[in-house]
Amino acid sequence: MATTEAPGSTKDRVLDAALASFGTAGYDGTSLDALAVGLGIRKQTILYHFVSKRGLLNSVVDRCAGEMVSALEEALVEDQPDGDRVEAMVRAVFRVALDQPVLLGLLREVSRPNSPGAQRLRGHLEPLLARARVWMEAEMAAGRMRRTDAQLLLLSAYSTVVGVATEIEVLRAAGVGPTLRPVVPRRRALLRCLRASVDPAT
Amino acid sequence: MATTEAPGSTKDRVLDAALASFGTAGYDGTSLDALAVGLGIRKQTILYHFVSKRGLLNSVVDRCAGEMVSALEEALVEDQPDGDRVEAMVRAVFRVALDQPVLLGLLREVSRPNSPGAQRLRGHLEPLLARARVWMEAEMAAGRMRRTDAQLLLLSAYSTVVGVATEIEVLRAAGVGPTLRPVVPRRRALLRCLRASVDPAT
DNA sequence: CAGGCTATTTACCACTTGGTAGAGAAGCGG
DNA sequence: CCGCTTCTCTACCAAGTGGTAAATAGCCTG
Repeated sequence: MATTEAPGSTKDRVLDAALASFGTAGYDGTSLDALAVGLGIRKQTILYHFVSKRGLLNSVVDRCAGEMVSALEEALVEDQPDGDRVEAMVRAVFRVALDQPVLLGLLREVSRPNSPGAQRLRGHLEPLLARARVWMEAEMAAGRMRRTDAQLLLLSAYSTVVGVATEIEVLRAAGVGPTLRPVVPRRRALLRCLRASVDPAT
Repeated sequence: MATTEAPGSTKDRVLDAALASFGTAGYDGTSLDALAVGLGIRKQTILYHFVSKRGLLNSVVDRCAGEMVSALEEALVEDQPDGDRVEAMVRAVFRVALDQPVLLGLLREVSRPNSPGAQRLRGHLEPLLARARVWMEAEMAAGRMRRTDAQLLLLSAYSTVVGVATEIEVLRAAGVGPTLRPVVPRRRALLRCLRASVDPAT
């Protein structure tokens, strides 16, 4: 019954390596052979566990989306009922971005339209988005948030947050330094921007 | 001496098709055979003009970066000396995004770290960034802009603008409609955010 | 007409891709 | 010991990859 795999198992090691490769080299740029060689196993072992390359991608997406969603939900639960939910969400995304940057690479790869696994990712994120939408509409009705198209604003916020968080990875690649220094002002600027977008005044 | 090719020529048609394919399917997801079949020519014709697949990518990046850079420079020149340069730039990017959305797909594909053509793109954008940096530092010295790390702010603004503009494409793919309706508020929100980031007050 | 130049073709190649078939091997309950 | 399941392996394969070599045709110039 245990769907979770013991960390360190072959299946789990494959998932880790696949996440890294999909996130950096992309789906098409990843070959099962190279993946297997990197793990010191045979390609057919990978196919035994995941049936096909596409199946491997799906498993990776499932696991990552699960982590992401639970991180976000956790952030929302921890927060006091009248705390700033937006800030909590943004902080959660940035924390994930710093902890496992590869995950953002996958997100970037898989959130391209027409990408394999794009709709699977959407399937995972959809309920979260729906919840956020109803919450926003309630806030608007209560006058605590400016009236706008909730769906549109959400997509905008999503892409902005992910874009900014992803760029941390770009900066790291450019050698700007793996320090956290640039991250904090970035997050602050982003939060200010988001708040300005929903401020009932103005 | 004419480096520019007559539009409609084989070479130019290949460039168009390659841009579309690289932007949507990615570099690895594009095969020269498929490209050639789509154009009704033989793959070797492509290789004749561009030597290698990588050469084709380079040519595509060169052409697109050229368009992008000249669009931006044009926007800056047109603008009155005391006009809002930031707004002019953002408007230019959005115009390009609406006119040829495929270009953003390529930008997204090629701006991934470790991507082939990433450093080539950087090579094209570098002088523009340098100019912007010195301008910003002058503005800061004159007190018209808040003091921050110019390089960092620029990268942030770049990724945000491109990210938001790119998302227009995602929205289109999601069937939100090719109308311009959602674009205007998006651009306005983005501009407000950018202005807040550089406002000397606060 | 000869001769070169450009553009496009056909034919082919070495290599890699994802995927299939089947054989061992290890553990385990009877 | 047997049979069963789970896992990993060796051996292959058909299709596709980017790329090379060489032939062909058109075109302009001398």
